[in-house]
Amino acid sequence: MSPARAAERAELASRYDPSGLEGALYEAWKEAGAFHAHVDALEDPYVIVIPPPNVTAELHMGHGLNNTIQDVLIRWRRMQGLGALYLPGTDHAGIATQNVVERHLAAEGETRFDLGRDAFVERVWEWVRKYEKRILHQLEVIGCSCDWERTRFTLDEGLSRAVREVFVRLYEKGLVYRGRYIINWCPRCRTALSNEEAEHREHAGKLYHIRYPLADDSGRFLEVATTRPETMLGDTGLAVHPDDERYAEFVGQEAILPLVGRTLPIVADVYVDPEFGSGVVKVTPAHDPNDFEIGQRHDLETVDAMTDAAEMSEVVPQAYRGLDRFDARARVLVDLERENLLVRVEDHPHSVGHCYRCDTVVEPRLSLQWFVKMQPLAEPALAAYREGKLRFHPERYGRVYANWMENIRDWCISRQLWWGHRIPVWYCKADECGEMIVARDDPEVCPACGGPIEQDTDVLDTWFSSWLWPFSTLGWPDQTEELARFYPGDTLVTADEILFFWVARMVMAGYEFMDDVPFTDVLLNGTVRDHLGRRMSKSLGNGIDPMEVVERYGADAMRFTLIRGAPLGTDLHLNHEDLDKAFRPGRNFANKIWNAARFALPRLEGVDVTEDMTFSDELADRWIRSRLRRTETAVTEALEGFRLHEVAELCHGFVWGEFCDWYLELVKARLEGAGGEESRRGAAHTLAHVMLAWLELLHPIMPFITDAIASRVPGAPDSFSIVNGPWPDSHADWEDPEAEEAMGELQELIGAVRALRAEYGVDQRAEIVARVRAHTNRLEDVLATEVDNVRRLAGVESIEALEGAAEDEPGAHAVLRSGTELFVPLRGVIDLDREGERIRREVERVSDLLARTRAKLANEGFLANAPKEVLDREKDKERSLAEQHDRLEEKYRALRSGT
RNA sequence: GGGCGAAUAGCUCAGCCUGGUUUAGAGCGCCUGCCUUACAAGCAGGAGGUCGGGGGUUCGAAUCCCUCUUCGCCCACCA
Repeated sequence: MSPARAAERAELASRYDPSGLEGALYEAWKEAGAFHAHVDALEDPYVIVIPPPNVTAELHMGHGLNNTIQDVLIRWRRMQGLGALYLPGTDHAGIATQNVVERHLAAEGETRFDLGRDAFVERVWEWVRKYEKRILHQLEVIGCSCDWERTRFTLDEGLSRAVREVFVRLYEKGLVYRGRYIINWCPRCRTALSNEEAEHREHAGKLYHIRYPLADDSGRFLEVATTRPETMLGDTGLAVHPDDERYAEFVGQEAILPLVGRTLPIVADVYVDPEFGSGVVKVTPAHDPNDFEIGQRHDLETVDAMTDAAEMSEVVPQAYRGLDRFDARARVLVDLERENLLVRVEDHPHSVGHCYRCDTVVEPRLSLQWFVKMQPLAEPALAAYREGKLRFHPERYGRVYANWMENIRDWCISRQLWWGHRIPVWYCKADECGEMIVARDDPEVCPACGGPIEQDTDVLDTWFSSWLWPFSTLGWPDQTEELARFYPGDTLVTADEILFFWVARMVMAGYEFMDDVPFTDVLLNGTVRDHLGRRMSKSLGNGIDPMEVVERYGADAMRFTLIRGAPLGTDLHLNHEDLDKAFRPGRNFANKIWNAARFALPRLEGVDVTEDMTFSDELADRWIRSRLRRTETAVTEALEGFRLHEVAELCHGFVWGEFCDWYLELVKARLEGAGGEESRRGAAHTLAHVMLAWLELLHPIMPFITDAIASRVPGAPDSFSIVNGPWPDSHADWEDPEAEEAMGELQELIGAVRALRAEYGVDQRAEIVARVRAHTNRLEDVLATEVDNVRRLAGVESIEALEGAAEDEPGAHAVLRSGTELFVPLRGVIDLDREGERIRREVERVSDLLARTRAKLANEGFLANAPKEVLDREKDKERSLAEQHDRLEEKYRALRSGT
C-alpha cells in the first residue's frame, strides 16, 4: 500500500477533519493514474476542456463554481464507464499578464520601454514560470480530476504553431486582412481592442451645442451638437441630411472650424438624423466610426488630433498640444465660451466604452490593424445552432448567440503589446520593394528582392489562441491520435460573460479548421456575487478565497455549497463577511455523512462488498432499497439534464432525511442483534449496499469524503476506490410502492404520536395510552415486523409497559427516541377523518363533472355539430376526469378501510 | 433603440417548460425543549407565504395567455 493510501485509510477520527484526508487522497488518485484518459481506450470518450485561467491568476470563486461543475460532470461520466478527459491548462492572457508585470516594474520605477522588448518578454516569462504551477495546484486542492499529463499553455510551442498555421491559412483564404479603420483604443494599455473588449456603460454626459460660422462672411452660423467637444480639433467637415430643407442651401458650401480656423465642407449624408440636436453633425473621421464612414463617402480629410496616449497631438493649435483629452475638453469649452460660440449645454446620458482590462475610457481611433473577416466563419456556426447540433443551457443563451452571429462584425486581432503570439508577417525594408511576407516559418530575407526584412511588431489578441483550444490542445495541426479520439468534445462549461469572446469563436474555429462543432452542449454558469448582489472583485475587496474555504470547511463542503446554490444560469450569492453562513451547511452535511459512516461501518460484520449480498424482506430494508432506487433514477436524470443543483438536493434529502433519520434509526436494534442473527445480517447487507450506492451518487459532488468512506467498507481491498465507478444502478424491481406506503404510514403515525405527546405532556400518559389502545389492531397489521423487533428489544408486551420502561430501561429509551415508538395516533385518526371528508367532497365534485361531460358526449346533437377540437377536448376531459375519479375513490377506500 | 431575464417564507433560492400527489418546499435565520453511546457541526417540535398587482383561459393556475409595476442583464455607431 502506498504511504498516501495508508494515511488516507487511517482510522476514522472521532471528528470530521477534511484537511486530514483530502490532500492525501488526491495524491493517491494521482498515483493510481485515475484521471488519465488513454488514447487507445475502448470506451466512448467524454471530453471537457477547461476554460484556461490566466496563467498568473489565483483561483477565485468564479473558477471554483465553474470548475466544480466541470468536475462533477467528468467524474459522473467516468464512473459510468466513459473514457473521460478533463483537459487542463492556462492562458497567457496578453493584456492582463502584461499589465501585472508592468505594474511591478512601475513599483521599481521602470517601464517596459526602459527594459526593451526582449528583456521585458523575458521578464514576463520569469513571472509566468514562477506562478504557472500555482493555479493548477489550486485546481487539485478543490478536487478537479484533470488529466495532468495533458496540461497545455496557450503560448507553448505546439499551440503557438497552431496559432501561426491558423493566421496563415486565413490570410491565404482572404479572411485575414490589414486595413486602416476606426478601432477601440485603450490609451492606458496603448493597444487596439476588439469590439467585445470595449465594455459600454451608461454615463451621465452632456450635449454641447456649438456654433460654427459659415465661410461666406455672411455672419451666419450652423449649430452642431456634440458630446465630445475636444474632438472638434479634428473636424474636417459638417454634414446634414440630404432631405433636410432647413439646410439644403448650405450643402456644398463651407464653414469655419472655431478655435482652429480650418474650412469645413458641408456635405449631405443619410446617416444624419434631422430629428436629433440641430440636425447638423460635425464630422471627425479620425475619432468616430460613423464620421469615418461619412468621411470616406465624401472624401473628407482625416485629422488625427490625438496621440496613442490620448493627449492632443501636434496637428492641433499650440494651446492644446499635449493636453490630456479631458483637460482639452475643458479648455475647448472655456475658449468657445469666451468667443461666444457655446450656445447651450444639456444633460445627455450616453454609453461610453471602457477597456475590459483596466477600465480606462476607450478612444475610437483610426489606425492600421489586422482583422479577421467573420461573416463566412459565422455561417456554419450559426447553422450548427439552428440545426440543433449545438445546444445551450439555459436555452435562452442560444438566442443571444444567434443574435450575435447574425450581426457579426470583423474582429480586430492585432494588439500593440509585447506579450503574446507575434504576428507572422514580415515587411521588406528595401525602399522600392514593399513586399509583405505572411509565413509559417520565419523568413531570413525578402523572397522578392533578397533585401532585409522586419517582422510586424504587434502581437495577436489573446483570444486568437483561445478560440483554437478544443483542438490545438490535442496536437492540431498535426493529425494526432488524440485529435482523432477526443475531438469533437462534449460539454463546455463557462460563464456567460465570455459567450462571444470565447464560446462563439470556438464554434467558428471548430468548423473552419476541423469541420465539426467543438462540443455539443454549452452550459453557462452564473456569476458569483456577494450578499449585496455585487460581483466579487479584488477592487471591492468582497472576494472569497477558495483556498481559505477549503482550509476551513473542506473542498467537499465548498463544492456541495456551490453546486447546490447555483442552478445553471442563475447567479450565486455568497456572504463574504460571514463565510460560516455560506459554507456551514455544506460542512455540516459532510459531517453528517462522516458520522453516519462512523456508526455504520463497525456494524457491518460479516459483510463483504466484493461478494453478492443477500437482502431481507423486512419493511425497513425494502423501503430504503426502494427509496435508493428512486433516488438513483432521479439523480441520473438530473445529471443528464445538467440540473446539478437538483442532484445535490436529491442526495442531501436522501442521505440525511431518509437514510440517517429513518433507516439507521430503524435498524439500530437489529444491528445489535435484537431481531436475531438473520435479521442482523439482512440489515447489515442492505445497509452496506445502500450506503455504498449513495456514496457513489454523491461522489461527483463530494469526491473526497465519499471515496474515503467507501474504501473503508468491510471487504474493500487496498485499491478499492469509487473514482472509476460503477455508477450505481440497483435492481429495477427494488421499487416497492407497498413498502413506501407502509413506511409512509409509520412515519405519519410516529409524527402524530409525537404531536400528541407534545400536546398532552408526559403527565397525561394514561389518557394517551387509553386512546391509543382502541386502535392498536391497525398498527399491528401494518407494522407487524417492526413491532416484534421492538418488543424483543424492549422486552415488553404492552404499550403501557413500554412507556413505563422508558424511564429506566436504556434499550426501551433508545427505541422511543429512535422513532420506532408504538403509539397509534389519536390525532392521526382525526386527521385521517378530516382528510377522508375532503376527499369525499372531491369525489362528488369530480363525479358530477364526469356525469355532465358524459352526458354531453352522449348527446347526438352535440356529436353531430361540435367542431373537432371541441369534441377532442371533451373526450380528453372525460378521460382525465375518469382517471382522477378512480384515483380519488381508491384513496378514499384505502382511508376508510384503514380507519 | 432592440433583445433577454427576474419578482414565491425575514434572507438566498427550488418548484413553472409538460396545470391536478404539495396541505406551496429546502437551506440559513428566528422561537421552544433536549448533551439521548454515529452526529449539539446534532435531535424533537414551532412560528412565518393573498406564490409582485390586475385581468383572462380552465372543472381546476405559483404553473398557460395578456397587461401593469419594480428590479437586473446583454446587445446597439444617433452625434
